[in-house]
Amino acid sequence: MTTATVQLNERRQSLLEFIVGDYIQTAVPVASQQIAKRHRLRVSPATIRNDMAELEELGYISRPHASAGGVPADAAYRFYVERVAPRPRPSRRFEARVRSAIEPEAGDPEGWARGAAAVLSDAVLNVAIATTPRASHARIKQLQLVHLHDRQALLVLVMQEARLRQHIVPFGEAISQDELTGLAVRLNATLSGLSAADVRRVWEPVLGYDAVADAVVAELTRLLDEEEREGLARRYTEGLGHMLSQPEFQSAASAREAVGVIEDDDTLRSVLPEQMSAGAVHVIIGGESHSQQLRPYSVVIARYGTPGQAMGVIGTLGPTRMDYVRAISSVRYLAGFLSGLVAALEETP
Amino acid sequence: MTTATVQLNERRQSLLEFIVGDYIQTAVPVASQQIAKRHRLRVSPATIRNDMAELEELGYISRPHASAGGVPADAAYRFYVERVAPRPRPSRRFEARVRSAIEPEAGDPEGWARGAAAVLSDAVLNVAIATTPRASHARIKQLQLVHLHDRQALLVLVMQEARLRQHIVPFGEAISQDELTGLAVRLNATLSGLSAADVRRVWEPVLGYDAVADAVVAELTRLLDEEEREGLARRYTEGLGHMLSQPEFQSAASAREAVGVIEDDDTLRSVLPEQMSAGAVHVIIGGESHSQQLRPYSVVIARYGTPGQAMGVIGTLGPTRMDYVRAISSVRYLAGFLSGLVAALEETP
DNA sequence: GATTAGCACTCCACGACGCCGACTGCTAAC
DNA sequence: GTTAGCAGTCGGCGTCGTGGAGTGCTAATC
Repeated sequence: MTTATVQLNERRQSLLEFIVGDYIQTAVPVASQQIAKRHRLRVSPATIRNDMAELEELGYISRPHASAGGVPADAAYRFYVERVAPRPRPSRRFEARVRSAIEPEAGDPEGWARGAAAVLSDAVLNVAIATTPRASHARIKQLQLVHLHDRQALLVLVMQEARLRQHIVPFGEAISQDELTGLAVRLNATLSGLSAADVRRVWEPVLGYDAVADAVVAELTRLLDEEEREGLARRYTEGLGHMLSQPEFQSAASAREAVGVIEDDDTLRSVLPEQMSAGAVHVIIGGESHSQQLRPYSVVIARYGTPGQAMGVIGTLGPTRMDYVRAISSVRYLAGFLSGLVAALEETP
Repeated sequence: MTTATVQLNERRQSLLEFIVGDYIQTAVPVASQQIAKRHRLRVSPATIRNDMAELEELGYISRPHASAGGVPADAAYRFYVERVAPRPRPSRRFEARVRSAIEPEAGDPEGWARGAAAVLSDAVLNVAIATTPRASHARIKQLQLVHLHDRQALLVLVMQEARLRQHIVPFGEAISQDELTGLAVRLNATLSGLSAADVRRVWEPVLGYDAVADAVVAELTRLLDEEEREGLARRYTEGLGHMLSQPEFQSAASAREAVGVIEDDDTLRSVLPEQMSAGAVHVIIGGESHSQQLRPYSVVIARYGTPGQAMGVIGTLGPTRMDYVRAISSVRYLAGFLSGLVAALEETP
């Protein structure tokens, strides 16, 4: 039972829903007469005005100026989201579009997030953000050493869920591809399946015997550490143009501000709830994020992947006046779809 | 000898240079009195007006309205770029910033382009674009096969210049990591150093004997083909916020349009001169690109890498009123710097 | 012939003004 | 609790007028 359902009788609740819904559609402060007409209410505009005064009193709506219609406040969007949340599935067309956008890239896990961001931003007409899955406890799956020149090799590290990293490793001595291949085989045999901490423990006794192997292992553990630590993995952001076409960005100043928010890694990272549960779609409305910069924006976001193993993030960012119904169902569906793709990577025992 | 040096006497040439320079700095139509004052000219504003009338006649400047100062046309920027082009080096500070931005990522070739784009966009206060190097004739350096589950493996392909690609390969039959490793060793032995065409030729005789190997080779050639074909490889774009802070984007419409240009792959690709020579910095001013969309913008761009092998692109895009001196020297320096990094990857014979 | 002072004219930017229309809040009646 | 009626508020918008920056032209000067 939310605050709103306690504070408001049924008529006022549906009135509030109408106000939010209309405002989301039109971006214009909604007036009492408009509501009465559009929704064929059986009460007069005067009654609606009385109710709206009450809604304003309680902080659900505010007015741009004294004789203007009502615009929803954060609390109203929160109420709206909770009231319409149960609506489950996106349209068939959207589902089809997801498949046709991502399936061509099915073979390349790097392409999944990019495809998902593109199709999501087209659906919600706002910015979409997706990251590739990142492992909370990164483990080596396999490594490879490629000879670049005599004193330098490329280390390619494959982690679970097909995550790939590469790094150049310089050596103090000359070394051939054959030697590198041999070393890779030995390292794969002993280190496969291990985490950074495991590797350090296993390697400690033999440290110092082989400078080349030591260099590779040092780089290896660094990459694993990095994988666990970094907040957002490779991130794909799409649809800035869509978002800037929304009426809230008619002024150049607000558009510039929006670009700043998108370009700044930190603001985005700050909205990611640390304990974001898998599967659930999280909706952060305006000031709820406690970030001054994000005040005018809402974020609808979900994690995807295999819990405990590798998780990525898919979501959308837009003005608080966004189509929450569509955003929530789209994000939910996409998170499920991506989770399915990731699961198909898992080894079947 | 350019058209301008034929058409204009020396005084008018330096007048044109002043007009362009001032306009680049102030973004305000430049008036005859302003020029006289700012550059301490020994002629009166009236004389300057006469000269400016001539410049307008010849199409070097235009006027927003009848009684306004002069605004440089594309031809004036072209003249300006050729007149100031010899100026060679960026500031020491810029060079230092390049080093400190890219060196931490020295080990990860993927990071070079990203770092270069970031530092360039900060320097020119416009959008910067950089791509990772792409091979015009892609060759296998080494490949790796990682067991995902019984009927599915991840193919990791390393090409020259440490370019990496990955793709999932499904099989009709179950197969173990050991078998995959063995296959990878055999394939590396026979296919290393080959191009897509080479692989097809070498593989043709044994096609059909081993379904698993065939699947891997098919995917391999597809990846190599893709690498050669795709116009821009992975692209990093930075600094949209910087660019939108320029006065030409005060109106929301122009800002939105700019975002559209940046987000659209095709417009950008269209300005890349097909036969862009390595090393040289190319300046495409406004309408010179023959793309209607790009009319208000200029692009300063260069290729980097090792000619004949793998080449990437680094450049900046901004309003035609951009600081060409800084843009050209920055792009030139960065292209050289990146080429050095790529060259260090080469095998020393 | 090139340069310059003088001057009338053009045009933008900006603020003031006023009006229209949409909408509210209030009061009193139902 | 609901509704009609009405006075009052305020934004949006077009008009007007003014100040000032800057030009183009003409005629005088070097």
